[in-house]
Amino acid sequence: MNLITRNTDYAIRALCYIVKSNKDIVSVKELVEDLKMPRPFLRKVLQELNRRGILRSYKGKNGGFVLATRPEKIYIGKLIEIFKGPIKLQEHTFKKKICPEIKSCVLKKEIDTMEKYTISRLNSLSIASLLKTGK
Amino acid sequence: MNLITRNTDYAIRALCYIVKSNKDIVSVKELVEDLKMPRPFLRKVLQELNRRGILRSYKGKNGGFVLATRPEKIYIGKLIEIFKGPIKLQEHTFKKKICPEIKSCVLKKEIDTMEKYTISRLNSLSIASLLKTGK
DNA sequence: CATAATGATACTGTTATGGTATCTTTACGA
DNA sequence: TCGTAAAGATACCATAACAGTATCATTATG
Repeated sequence: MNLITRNTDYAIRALCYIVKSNKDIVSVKELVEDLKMPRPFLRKVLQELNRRGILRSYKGKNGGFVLATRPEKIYIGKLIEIFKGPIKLQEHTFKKKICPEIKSCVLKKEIDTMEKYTISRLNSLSIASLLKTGK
Repeated sequence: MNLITRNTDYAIRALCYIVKSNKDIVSVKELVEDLKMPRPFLRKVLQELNRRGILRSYKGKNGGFVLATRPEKIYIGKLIEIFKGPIKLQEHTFKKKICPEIKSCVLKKEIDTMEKYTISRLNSLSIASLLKTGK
């Protein structure tokens, strides 16, 4: 099981890189060279971050990406949600009416608790906080 | 993402059923009729529980399954592990040396924390405790 | 010894994930 | 003004995990 898939992972690395670079604009070319990610895949990821308002893109020669949101406001939980949808530790198991039983109550509640805990932690962890402690 | 997959889900339901039934021995036939699960799939699940020492099987006519472990000692974490391997919230992302960076430290640690929390809760939740509160 | 049970195992369909390929659009700058 | 270097959009492909099926072998009971 994976909270952080490749999409999200690449997004996080790219965002960290852009923050640290202190440049006006960062191109995919530069990111690929320095972070060693598959170019077409990374492009898809960045395009999505653009659509979602995390990055802002500039087309044309010398184009590239800049942050559209302050790094303190980009939460890991949000990034996961962008690439995988709402964070869940249980998908369908309890929805289908296979389980109108004792079990459902207790187990479902338990997992809900874990899920809430996980979500709340991921939603308070930002790109900025990843970079801060690293120094 | 799913902590509890079908395997595990069926296993939990079947185990609860067996405990509640108070019978000497419970056959797949009975389980399938009462719990409405796909028969061949459930059989695989039960065979695995037998191999792992959770159930004990009896072959031949009037055969079936009985608990081989007390319900207080059958933990949900264990069942998940049987069907999915060790519980993880992060698989490979950090292992591959793509990330010898600042980020790895903080994010990895954070997810480790969530993972440990989840594992510890799942490992203290037993079949018996699922049934208890239901009453 | 027929039959009703489990054991073992190989196969199949679907979906999520990770990734590629290609064509279009845009804007800088010589 | 036009070539070129960037991003946008989209369609496609490969693999693995998950969910489930199908079949045949083995075993114990009545």
